[in-house]
Amino acid sequence: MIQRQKGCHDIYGREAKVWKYIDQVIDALMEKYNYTYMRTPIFEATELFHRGVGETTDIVTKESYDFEDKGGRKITLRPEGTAGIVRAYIENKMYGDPNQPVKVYYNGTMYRYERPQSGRDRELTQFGMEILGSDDPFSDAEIISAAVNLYKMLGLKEIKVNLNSLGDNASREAYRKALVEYFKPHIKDFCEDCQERLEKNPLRILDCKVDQENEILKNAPKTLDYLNEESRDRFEKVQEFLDIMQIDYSINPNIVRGLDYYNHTVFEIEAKVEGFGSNNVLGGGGRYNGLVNQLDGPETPCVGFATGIGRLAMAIELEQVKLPIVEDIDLFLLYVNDDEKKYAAYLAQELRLAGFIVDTEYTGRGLKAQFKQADRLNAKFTCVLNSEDLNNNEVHIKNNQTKEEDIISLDVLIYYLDEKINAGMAEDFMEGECECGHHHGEEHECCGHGHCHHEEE
RNA sequence: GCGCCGUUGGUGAAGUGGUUAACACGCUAGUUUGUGGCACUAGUAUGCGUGAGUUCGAUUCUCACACGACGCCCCA
Repeated sequence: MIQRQKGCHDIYGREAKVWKYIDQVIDALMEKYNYTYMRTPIFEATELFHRGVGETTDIVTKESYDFEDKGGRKITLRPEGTAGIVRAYIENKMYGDPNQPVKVYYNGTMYRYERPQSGRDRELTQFGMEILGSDDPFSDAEIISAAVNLYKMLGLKEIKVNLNSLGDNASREAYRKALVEYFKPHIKDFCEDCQERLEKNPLRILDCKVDQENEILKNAPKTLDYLNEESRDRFEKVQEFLDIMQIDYSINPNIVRGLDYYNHTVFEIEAKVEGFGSNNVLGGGGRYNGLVNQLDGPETPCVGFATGIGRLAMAIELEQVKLPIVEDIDLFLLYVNDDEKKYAAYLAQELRLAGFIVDTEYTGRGLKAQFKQADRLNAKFTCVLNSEDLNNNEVHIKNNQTKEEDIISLDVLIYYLDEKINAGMAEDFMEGECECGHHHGEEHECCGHGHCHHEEE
């Protein structure tokens, strides 16, 4: 048997519904913030990630899916979304768009050659948003607020925003140097990993799990002390805007991001959910003012955010968030002989076009088994088709909860079901407005409830 | 890349170096001559991740590999 590739998943059933729901919330949220959807290729020139994400990052050096295509081109499956967006921004000269800044979002699969564990797969799906062409701290705060709002809209109760500033490139470098100097004399007292980190990524020593209690670590210089005045001022403004938007956050000087292109604002958002594995960071982002220029575009200040949909779905499940996912059907049609089957085909067609969720029998089961199937599907109504009713132009229709059965003429069947299902059983429709904002009785298809409650006069 | 644990049917699983691999759920059919969801009865694995080795004989022991779970590194 051919198995799926390591670290990949088949998503179906309820899980697929959760994913789809998340996508819908994302689209709705992005519409409100006026970001436009953008798709870029899943593979790009290898060089893009080397120059964009950074030669020294693990994502590029150890975890990238590289290959050569038949024309000998060096190709890499994208490990993250920002580099591709920036490439497209430059290539399509979006910096010349009269509508500035450019606000876009993406939602797609990324690939990293890693050892899978909880919350970490080789194929992962990320939603991300970017503002290209704004240097205003307000835009940093907008990105963070949008991220927080997304998590809240999805029903996550406890999330924590960790905020930090790396400063501009000069202060970032100065800090790094200071840190190496500081740790160097004491590095023997640290764990093996930290000894390696010293040259490679000294900032990582700060959030080492092993050496957390080390006094030397506790007294290490802080990023914020190395910010120049401009950087500090910018960082304060970001916080000011977050306060105005009433977004909770905590300053965490140990937040460092894994990608080289970040400067100034960086943040991570973690979920505090019982049962979450060690990878509880849902998303993160920050400012990357140098990247566009580094990839041969004009100097362009940018800020962005990305979140893993898989982790998000996991958090939602662990929180046992009740999502508005449709898990039942309106009507199940039962039949036994061929004439009745044709009748079922006819009725299913009519009722589906009228907007009802209809299912029926396809495997030749007996009536008893068909009833079981109707129960499994949570059918609100069942309807056993029989030849006599057919001749009389009517159907026996049974409410599957109350067990009441009515004999209804075909002429009024649609109105009957509309009444029972949309008015009698669903409270959402009692207020005179459908969930999409249309008044009942108005013809519309935007929310999938094209059969909204008709006005009763 | 490193560490630890695991891999038995559609599902959850028990179990043994040697005839028919428990049990439960599910599914299908019957009791009920076209109205179910309960109950009872019957049926439902050419097979115990893959390959090799030890053995008269392995699902059970050994090794390798693959995959899964969790952790480190790193990241979403």
